[in-house]
Amino acid sequence: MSNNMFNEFLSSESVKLTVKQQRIVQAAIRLFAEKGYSNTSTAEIAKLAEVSEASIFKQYGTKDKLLLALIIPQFKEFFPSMADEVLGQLCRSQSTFEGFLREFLKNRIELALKNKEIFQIIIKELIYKEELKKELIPYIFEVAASRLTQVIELFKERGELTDIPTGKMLKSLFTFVGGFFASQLVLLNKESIDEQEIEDAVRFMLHGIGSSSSNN
Amino acid sequence: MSNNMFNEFLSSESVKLTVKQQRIVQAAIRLFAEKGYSNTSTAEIAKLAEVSEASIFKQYGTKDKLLLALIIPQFKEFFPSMADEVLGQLCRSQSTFEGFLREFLKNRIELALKNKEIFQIIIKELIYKEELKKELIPYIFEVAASRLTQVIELFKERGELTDIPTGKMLKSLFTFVGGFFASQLVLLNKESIDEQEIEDAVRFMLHGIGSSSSNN
Amino acid sequence: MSNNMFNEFLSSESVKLTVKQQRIVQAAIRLFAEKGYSNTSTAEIAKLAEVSEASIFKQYGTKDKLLLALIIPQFKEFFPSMADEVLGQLCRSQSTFEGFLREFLKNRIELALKNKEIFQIIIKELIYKEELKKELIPYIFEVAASRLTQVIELFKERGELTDIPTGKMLKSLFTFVGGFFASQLVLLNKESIDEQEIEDAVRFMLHGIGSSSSNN
Amino acid sequence: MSNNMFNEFLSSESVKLTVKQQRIVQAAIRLFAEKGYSNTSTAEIAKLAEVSEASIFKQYGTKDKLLLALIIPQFKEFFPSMADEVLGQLCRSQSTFEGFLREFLKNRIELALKNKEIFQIIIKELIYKEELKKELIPYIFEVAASRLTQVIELFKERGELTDIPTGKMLKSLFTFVGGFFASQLVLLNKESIDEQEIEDAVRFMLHGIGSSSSNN
DNA sequence: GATGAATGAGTTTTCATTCAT
DNA sequence: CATGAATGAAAACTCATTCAT
Repeated sequence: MSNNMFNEFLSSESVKLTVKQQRIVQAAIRLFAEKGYSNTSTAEIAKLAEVSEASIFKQYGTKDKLLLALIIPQFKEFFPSMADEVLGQLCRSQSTFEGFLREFLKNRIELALKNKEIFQIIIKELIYKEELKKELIPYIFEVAASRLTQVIELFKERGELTDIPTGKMLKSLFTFVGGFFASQLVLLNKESIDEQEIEDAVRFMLHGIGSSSSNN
Repeated sequence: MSNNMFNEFLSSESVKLTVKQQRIVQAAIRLFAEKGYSNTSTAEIAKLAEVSEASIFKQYGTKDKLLLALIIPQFKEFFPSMADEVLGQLCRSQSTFEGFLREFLKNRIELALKNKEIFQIIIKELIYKEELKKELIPYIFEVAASRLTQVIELFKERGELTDIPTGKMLKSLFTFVGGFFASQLVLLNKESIDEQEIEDAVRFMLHGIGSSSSNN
Repeated sequence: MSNNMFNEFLSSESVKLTVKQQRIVQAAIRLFAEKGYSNTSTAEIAKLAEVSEASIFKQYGTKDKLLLALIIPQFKEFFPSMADEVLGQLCRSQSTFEGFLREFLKNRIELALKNKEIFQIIIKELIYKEELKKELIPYIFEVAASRLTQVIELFKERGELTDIPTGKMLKSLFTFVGGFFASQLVLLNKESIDEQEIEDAVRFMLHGIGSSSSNN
Repeated sequence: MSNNMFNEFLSSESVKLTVKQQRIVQAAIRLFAEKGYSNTSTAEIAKLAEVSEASIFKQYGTKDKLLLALIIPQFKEFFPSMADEVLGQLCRSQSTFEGFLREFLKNRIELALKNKEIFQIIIKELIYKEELKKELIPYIFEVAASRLTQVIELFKERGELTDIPTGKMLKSLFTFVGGFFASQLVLLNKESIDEQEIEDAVRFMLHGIGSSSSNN
C-alpha cells in the first residue's frame, strides 16, 4: 500500500456502480467486517457477491485497493466533517459542554451504527495493519485535534471545564471515546447503543467516578 | 480453534524449552506483534528463528496452537493474578482509591511493557479473530469484574466514589483502561509510559474534565 | 494459429483503417517489438492505443490474428518483392556481384530500418513461436532461394564468384545476413546502419578474413 | 529480474539435487526450449516433471529464477571457458588460423549440441527478453571479445589474416557464428552438424564467396 | 529433537475473449 | 463503429502441514 494511495482515494469521486459492483462492495464489507481483511479471500467475496473474481480485480486492481475504496469514503465522512458540519452546529446550538458532548457522541454513534460494518473494518485494520495505521493515525490526530481544540477552549473560557491543559484533555477524551467505539462496535458488536449508555459515558468523561468531595 | 483449546492451555504447565524452541517463541512473538497472526507465515517464523518449519509443527502441532501457547500464559498472569496477588495487596496497602488506581495502573503497565509484544498480539487478535474474542472476552469480564467489583464497593463504602452503580463504573473503567492500553501499546507503540501520563489518566478516571462546580 | 491462416493473410487486401484502428496497429507494433508478443497483453495494447479492448477483438478476432495482420504485409514486402522489384533491377543495373550485394544490403536494410519495429517482431517471433517458424521458414527459403539462386548463378558465369556449390553459398549468405539483421536490429537495436558497416559486411561475405595468400 | 541476479547465479555453487528436483530441471529445460519461457507455465513443468508446482517454487522462488538457474551454469561454461580451457589449448596446438577456427567451431558446436535445449533457451530468451539481453549481451562481448582479440592478433602477425582491423573482424565473426548457431540450433533445430557443414562455414569465414581474382 | 523434502489446497492476480448496448 | 461490463480459465506464487530419515 503506497504512501499516496490514501490521498489518491481521498480525492476520488464517487462513480456510479453497476448492480454487480454494488454486490461486490456489500460482500466485501460484510466479510472484511466479520473476519478481517487478511482472513477474507477474494474468492469468498466473489462467491458471496455472486460475481466472478475477475470483476473484483477489474474494478479495484488489487485487494488492497478494494479495502481502501471501502474505508476511505466513510473515513472522510466520519472525521473531517466532524469539524464543519457537526462541530460548528453543535457547538453553537448547545449552551453547555455536557450538551455538546452528548450530542456529539449521539451523532457520531448514530453514524457509526449506520455503517457499523465499515467501522468495524476501520478499527480492526487500523489496529492490525501497520501500513494503514501509519497512514490514518496522523490524519485522525491532525483533523480531529485541530477542531476539538477550539471547542474545548471555548468551553474552558466559559468555565465549564477544569484547567487541565487542553492537550491532556484531548488525549483522555480520545482514549475514552476510542475505547468506547472499539468496545461497543467491535468487541461487543452492539446493534444499538441506548441513551443511558451515552449518558453514562458523558458523565464519566465530565466527572469521572470519584466522589466530588475527593477533588484535588 | 476448538472451544476447549483455551482451557487446555490455561491449565498446561510450562515445560522447559530447548534453545531452538525458545528461538521459535521469540520469533513468533516478534512477528505476530509486528504484522499480526494472519499476516505472518510459519515460514517467516522459521526463518527468523533459524529453525526448520517442521520444528514448529513438531512442538505446536498447528499455527493456531502456537498463537495460544504464546498468549495464554501471559493472559493468565495479567488477568487472574490481578485479583489475588495484586489486588489484594494493593487494596489494603493503599488507603485511597486514587492510590489504588495509581498503583494498579502502574503495576499493569509495567507488566504490559515488559511483555509489550505479547500484549500487542493479545490486543490485536482479540479484536481481529472472532474465535479468540469469543473465548477471551467473557473470561476477561468474569475474572476482572468479579475482583474489581469488590474493590470498588470497598471504596464506595469509604465514600471515595460516587454512587453510580458499580456495573456502570466498571464499564467506564474498562472502556478507558482498555482504550489506554490499546492506544499506548498498539496504536502509538510506546516504549515507556511516564508517571505524568499515569497521573493524568488517574485524574481523568476520578474526576473527568468538567469543572467541579458543574457537578450534578 | 491454423495452417491456412498464413495464406489467408497473404492474400488479404489492405483495407482502410479508422483512426482508432490505426492506433491499435501502432500500439501493438510498439509493444510486440519491445516486449514480445507473449509478454504483451491486449489490455496494454488497448491502453496505449487509448481504445477499448473490445475494439481490438472486433477488428482482429484474436490476439494471434492481430500479430499476423501486422507481420504478414511487411513480410510480403520484404521477401517476395525481393525478387521482382528489387532483384531484377539491381541485378541488371549493377555490373558486379559486389555492387549487387552492396545495393541489395542497403536496400533491405533501409526497408528494415523504416519498419524496424515490425522487423523486430518478425525476427523475435520467428525464433520464439514454433508455429510461426514452421509456417514462415519454408516460405522464406522457397521464395528467397529461388530468386537468389538465379543471381548467384548469373555472377558465377561471369566468374565473380568461386565455384562453391550455389546451395552452400546461399546457406552461408543466409546465415550471415540473418545474423546481421538479427544482431543489428534486435540485439543491438540500432537506429541506423552506416555505409562503412555495410561495406565491411560485403567485404566479409566476398573475401572473409583470411589473407588472400592463404587461399586454398 | 534484478541487476544482481545474474551475478548471484554466476557465483552459486552447484548443490546436489534430489530426483524430483532433477525432474523439474529436465522438464523446465525441455519446455522452455520447445515453447519458450513465456509460453510455458509452471503448471506444465510440474506436470511433466510429475511434481507439485509448490516444489518448483520451494526450490527456485520464482519462475524467473528457475530460468536463470538453468541458463547461467551453461552460459558460464560456454563463454568464459572458451578462453582458458579451449582457446589456450587450441590456439597453441593448431598451427593455422583455419585449424584453430575449425577446432573452435567443432568444439563449441559439440558442446552446444550436447546441451542443445539449453542453448535454444539461451538464444531464444536472449532475443526475446529485454532484461536478459541487457544482462548477458555485454557479458558476452566483454568475455568473448577479450580472448578472441588475442587469438586474432596472434594470427595476424603470422600473416594468416588480412589487415582488416581486429574489431571489424570480430564483429563479422560474431555475426556469422551467432547466425550459424541460431539458424542451426533454433531455426532448423538440427540434431547434429556434420563435418562438411563446419568446413563450409570455416571456408566462408576465411575466404567468403568471391573468386580470389576479385580481391580488392 | 530436528529437519529436508514435498505437497494439496489455496491465494492474489492476469488474460483473452464475449456480448449487450 | 465502439465500448463498458463481465468472466472462465489459467497464471504465478503462498501456505500450513506431513513424513521419512
